[in-house]
Amino acid sequence: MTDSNEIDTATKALAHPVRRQILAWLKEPERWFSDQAHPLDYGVCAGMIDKKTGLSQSTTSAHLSTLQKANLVTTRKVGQWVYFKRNEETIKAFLDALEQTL
Amino acid sequence: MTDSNEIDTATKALAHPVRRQILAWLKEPERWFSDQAHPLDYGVCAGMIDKKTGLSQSTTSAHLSTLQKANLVTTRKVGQWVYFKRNEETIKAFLDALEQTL
DNA sequence: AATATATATCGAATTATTTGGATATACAAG
DNA sequence: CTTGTATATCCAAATAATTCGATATATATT
Repeated sequence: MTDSNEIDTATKALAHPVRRQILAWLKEPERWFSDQAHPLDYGVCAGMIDKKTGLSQSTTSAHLSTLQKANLVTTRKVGQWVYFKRNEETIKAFLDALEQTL
Repeated sequence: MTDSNEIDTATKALAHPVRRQILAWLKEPERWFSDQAHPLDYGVCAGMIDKKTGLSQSTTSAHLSTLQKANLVTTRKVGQWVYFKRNEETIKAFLDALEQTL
């Protein structure tokens, strides 16, 4: 995350309130997604996030894709579900890099 | 900078490489703008920044305006010149807020 | 195999951002 | 008061981002 290109991708990913909101929700999955049928250890599945954003399934999927391309979240596919988790390592590295370069 | 709207404005302002570059240059004015005719204590005047970005005067002016609207820089007008400085207070507050909310 | 569910991708419309040329404004100097 | 310089604003064109419906893909169930 010291690379200029990674920082660019991450800052762009964070430049949308819905994507920042998603990251904030993923900070406390048990608080925001307690109604998930699957264990939260896996992460939060895409459909649960769709429901919360109020946006269409395809739009939310695009936002999640943007977050993943920026490495701000990790995904894990189990059966037909895709679980999302914050990538704390990258998030921290990004915040550190921003503090440095900014 | 605890307000959600301010964070939105700031993240959008940082979502462009040229604007991040300008903020980085302003961190070390004596290093990057040693050829400025006016004292650097005032800040760095817009024209010096134009020259460095390689973009047109009007485009650079728009970028500087975006940074100012986000309160990431302060300006001071002296004669016909406008001097820009980093707003360290807001930058720090933003980084802190980002660390909190993100 | 047929059906149902979860997610991703495609295509097109809408909106936002970036860009530069031209012009306006403000100030300084002659 | 005219001319020159610095910066901002206006305008239009180009590019990028957002959004959604429709469809594709993958998996699960019957």
